[in-house]
Amino acid sequence: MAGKAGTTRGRSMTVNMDDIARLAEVSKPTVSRVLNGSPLVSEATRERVLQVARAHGYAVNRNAQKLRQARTETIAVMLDFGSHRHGRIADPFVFELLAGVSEALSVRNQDLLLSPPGLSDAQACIDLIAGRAADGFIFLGQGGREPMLRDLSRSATPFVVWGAVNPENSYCAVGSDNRLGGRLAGDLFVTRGARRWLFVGNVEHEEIRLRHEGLRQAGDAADASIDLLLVEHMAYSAVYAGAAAWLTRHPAPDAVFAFSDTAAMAVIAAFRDAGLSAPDDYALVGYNNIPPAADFTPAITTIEQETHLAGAILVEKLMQQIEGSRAKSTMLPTRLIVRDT
Amino acid sequence: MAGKAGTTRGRSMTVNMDDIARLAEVSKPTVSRVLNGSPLVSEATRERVLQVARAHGYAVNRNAQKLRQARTETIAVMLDFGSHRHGRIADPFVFELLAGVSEALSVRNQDLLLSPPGLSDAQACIDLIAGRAADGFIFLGQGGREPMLRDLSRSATPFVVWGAVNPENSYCAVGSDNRLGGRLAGDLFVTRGARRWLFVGNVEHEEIRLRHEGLRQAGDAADASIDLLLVEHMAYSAVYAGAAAWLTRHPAPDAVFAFSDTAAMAVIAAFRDAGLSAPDDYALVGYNNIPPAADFTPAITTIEQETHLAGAILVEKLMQQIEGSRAKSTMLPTRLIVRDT
DNA sequence: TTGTATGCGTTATCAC
DNA sequence: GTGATAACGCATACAA
Repeated sequence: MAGKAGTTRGRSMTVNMDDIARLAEVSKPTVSRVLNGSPLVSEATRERVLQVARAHGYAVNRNAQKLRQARTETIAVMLDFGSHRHGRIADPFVFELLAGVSEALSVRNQDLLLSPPGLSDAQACIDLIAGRAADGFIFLGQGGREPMLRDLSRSATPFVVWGAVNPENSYCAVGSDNRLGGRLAGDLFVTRGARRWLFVGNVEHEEIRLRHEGLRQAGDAADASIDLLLVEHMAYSAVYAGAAAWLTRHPAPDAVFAFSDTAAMAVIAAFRDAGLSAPDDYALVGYNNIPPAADFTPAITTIEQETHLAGAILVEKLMQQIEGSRAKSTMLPTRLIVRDT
Repeated sequence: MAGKAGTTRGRSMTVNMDDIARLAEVSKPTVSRVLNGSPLVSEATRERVLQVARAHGYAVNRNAQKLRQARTETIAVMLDFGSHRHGRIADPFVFELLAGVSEALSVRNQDLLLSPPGLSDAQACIDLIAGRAADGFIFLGQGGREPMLRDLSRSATPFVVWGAVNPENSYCAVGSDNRLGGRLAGDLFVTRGARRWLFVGNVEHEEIRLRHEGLRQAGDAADASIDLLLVEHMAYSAVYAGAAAWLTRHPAPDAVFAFSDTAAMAVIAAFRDAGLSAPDDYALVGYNNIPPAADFTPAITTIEQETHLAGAILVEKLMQQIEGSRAKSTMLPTRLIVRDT
């Protein structure tokens, strides 16, 4: 009947396993066994221990646990806030990915450490693992960090990447078939009879580079010209500004492929302000098939990525690596959704 | 010249502080001091230790550190994926908030533990702190968890909330002046001469309830009727479906206040499909002022929340609590941005 | 300025 | 089934 959280000498305020052991009149290891669901413990003592633990609001110290165990049960997730920020976020797309990963991790009882922006070199990542802050990494979007990922793949660090799937890369990546996405857009432009195409996006991002490449394949076959509008960053406003500026210095294209649906919206706005409208003056294809794309005016033709499975797949493949196997890269289904533009 | 990571008996593969101490020919505490930037150490030994540490890829074990120290330097951030998911995410807004929080935390060298979806009762939160997994919580959006937040505020758990600021609540909240936001929208409707208003949103969310209340204040004064369209969840598609269904069963409103800009877009789409367009047939106000709102067709009139500071403020107030002080709730500036609708 | 000794709260290894 | 004991890797009080 020692009231609240009693402890060894009345010094500490926080209940630990020793306290529970004493109060339940068992040994410390037994408490541990109970809390970890070991079968090597009688029903009676299990009940008693659990009751005492609950009554005293006891929770296992995760840090002591992680210190003692081989695995930390923590996964570091790296978002490229950097390229998506700058004012305001571009796209809900990455967020959906994050939600999926979060859910998949929680199913496996893994903690999600959302890594700080600017942790951009391989050594910093290696140190995070060495410091036992996490067991592995999930990178959501390659961003411009292709080189560092290559560095990282030379270490033993377990990690997976959402982004471009390149057979030459030595690491495990999951993503849509970006090159095919580009080709599908290009094929559509061809059927529309467009000749002066414009690609909007930053080709330093591997995913986007591949889309550009796919588009060019289709364009070369059809003898179309392809200009490149390199936007400063992914935010809506930057795309809008870039597209508006483009039109003041170049003849208007008759087909535009934008790196995201949000970017496509920005293009539509900028072009409209210049008196151009899709699909009358130009064909337009976006990427991701975010929900508003369907109901935008005009409804945006786009490439769909299968994101709802992404989280689970990424986590699955990462776990394989952490457990010592290798994991193969995968390309998810990718298709064109034709709408008004 | 012991090659790689030598250790006590050649057993362990992982370098620890003891190893570094031995290799640098100093004692363990000295290594600790160097790594923590203590001034009580000579320049010479500091250099030597750092060099050895780097050469062996040593990184302090964060778990041992956290076990030993009073603070974990970790903040748990709770997103309401639940209400924003269901198919696909509604709004980039929460993501911007998260980016801000992430940045503010990294400035203070705090780890960000992104908490699992479904951790929805106060006891689970208390246990997280008791288990020393984090020092405090940041809730991004009250969602429907108002009761649990009230419970939690009765414990000693440090936490802050982005959402509705209610003077009656005993916890620290930061957010826009939702009631004012509603009133501003209502005032606009009055000047437009609208009489049959429609509020779109789930009033079980405290923030949204306050917006509804503000709208009603304005409506009552002007003797307008206010209907309530309770959407099933926050996703774009749900709002679209809800709005479309509404029109089949009710006379068309001449003013609509939507709980977010994304929701406003969905309303525009649904109404357009029913032959109605803003601002000719109805006035429309959204919330958040997300970037695409300005360039949407038509450009959406909206209420602006000052999000760029939110992250820093939330973190600041949480830290105050962790350090033992109390922190007051704050309402951020809130204003109407009139555009085409 | 540096070293010695101790304890943080767990889990694993062994005995019983 | 259960208990004693020894790590896990670090930071701190104190001594030198």
